[in-house]
Amino acid sequence: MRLAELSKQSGVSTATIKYYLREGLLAPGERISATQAEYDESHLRRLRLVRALIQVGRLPVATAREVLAHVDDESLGRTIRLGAALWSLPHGPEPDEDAPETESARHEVDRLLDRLGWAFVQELGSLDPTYRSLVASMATLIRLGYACDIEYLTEQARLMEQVAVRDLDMMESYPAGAEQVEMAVASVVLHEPLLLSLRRLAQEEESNRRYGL
Amino acid sequence: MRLAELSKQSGVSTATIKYYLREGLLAPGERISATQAEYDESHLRRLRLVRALIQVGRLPVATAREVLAHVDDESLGRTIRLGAALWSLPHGPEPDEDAPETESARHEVDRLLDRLGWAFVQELGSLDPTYRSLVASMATLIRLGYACDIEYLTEQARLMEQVAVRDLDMMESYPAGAEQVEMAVASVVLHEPLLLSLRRLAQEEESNRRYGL
DNA sequence: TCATGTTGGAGAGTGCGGCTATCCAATGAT
DNA sequence: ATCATTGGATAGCCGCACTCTCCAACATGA
Repeated sequence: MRLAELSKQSGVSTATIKYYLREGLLAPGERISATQAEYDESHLRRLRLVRALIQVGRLPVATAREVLAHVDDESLGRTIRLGAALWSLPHGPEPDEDAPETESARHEVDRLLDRLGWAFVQELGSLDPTYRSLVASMATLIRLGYACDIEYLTEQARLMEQVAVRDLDMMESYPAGAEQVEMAVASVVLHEPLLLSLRRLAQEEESNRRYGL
Repeated sequence: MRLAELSKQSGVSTATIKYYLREGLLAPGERISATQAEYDESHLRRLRLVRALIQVGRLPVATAREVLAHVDDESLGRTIRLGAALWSLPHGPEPDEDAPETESARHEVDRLLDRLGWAFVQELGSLDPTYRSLVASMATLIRLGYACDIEYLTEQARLMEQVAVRDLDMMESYPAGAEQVEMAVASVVLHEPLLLSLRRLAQEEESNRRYGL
């Protein structure tokens, strides 16, 4: 199919597709002649993933490119490739080293990881962007006076651990291949809004149960 | 304290504070004279909350104003006020009614709610923005061919239900008052990045456990 | 064959959101 | 008396995600 057809199938305007091509989010089509290129199903699938990452996952275009580059990197094994892709996913703001709360937040997080027994993450420490963004979130809560106690955090973390176990089970149930890494990325990024929606719905339901309308 | 002092205490530039005042995110200070106003602790606390909502919670300024207006609305009872505030929080993109996947996504979500026994949410249906954004997320996953089975969804939802129960427990443990509604908003919005960070850390930990480095 | 429309490519332009800079008259500090 | 500071208003800036315009090379129907 040519550009116009790709646009029709995906519901993305040709101008935007050209933009994605320029930005390297989408591989160029196979050149048929000096001024024409042919696209196939793989382009359509990739285009839909790009849209999902950007619109649902709210990734900046530059970040999406980075993530997709890791997904496509055939030189790496499945696990590493997945790790690399997830590593480059966006994280909240970085901790503000100048703020006095950051130190106590870091301490709190370390204490939490210790309780949880998450030795691998603990070892990575500040190298892990996820760890840093967790510290930043904690610091903000402390600064606002909404610091949550460690019991609550531990319980929530245990629940998220169970969520993660099911995530990985699901990934394993898919056949290996390029699509599996895509699947994994989709699972991490696209399930986030889904999980948050479920949390809010559960809050509404529970709130109604406790306090009525 | 005056504007410059408020700026120093909060780490927010005076220009930005003026901007928030203009946008109605922050109540004007008490007028001391024709050209001066006095701010107090409550302004500082509110300013920090505003920053948190915008920077950590990534709320657009207009949405933050709406949420804060509900928080401040003294004419409503605690539960309603909280509900109204949460209702105006941002949600993912709206479902695309033209797309054929939306219908099956809605069906899937309804089946899920039925299994979960979330009657209150089920009754609200499409009126609830959270419900609509859940449908939109599901539709995207279906369209990408990453539809997840209902067993997996049910399990994840049950876990989020436990998260929500602990959220409400925590809110109850705070003393009632204006701060409690702020607390609730903060809990919903600011704990979201925290929970997602915990999920990713748990995924890293579990992934290392299963596949090694 | 030739008129008409389509294609891929490239650069400039657009709209929006969140600030930021400039200016001003009134004021407060010394 | 002087001079920086204040609150307030307006206009400008920046980054980002597109979107528009133009162009020469092609494809295609009459």
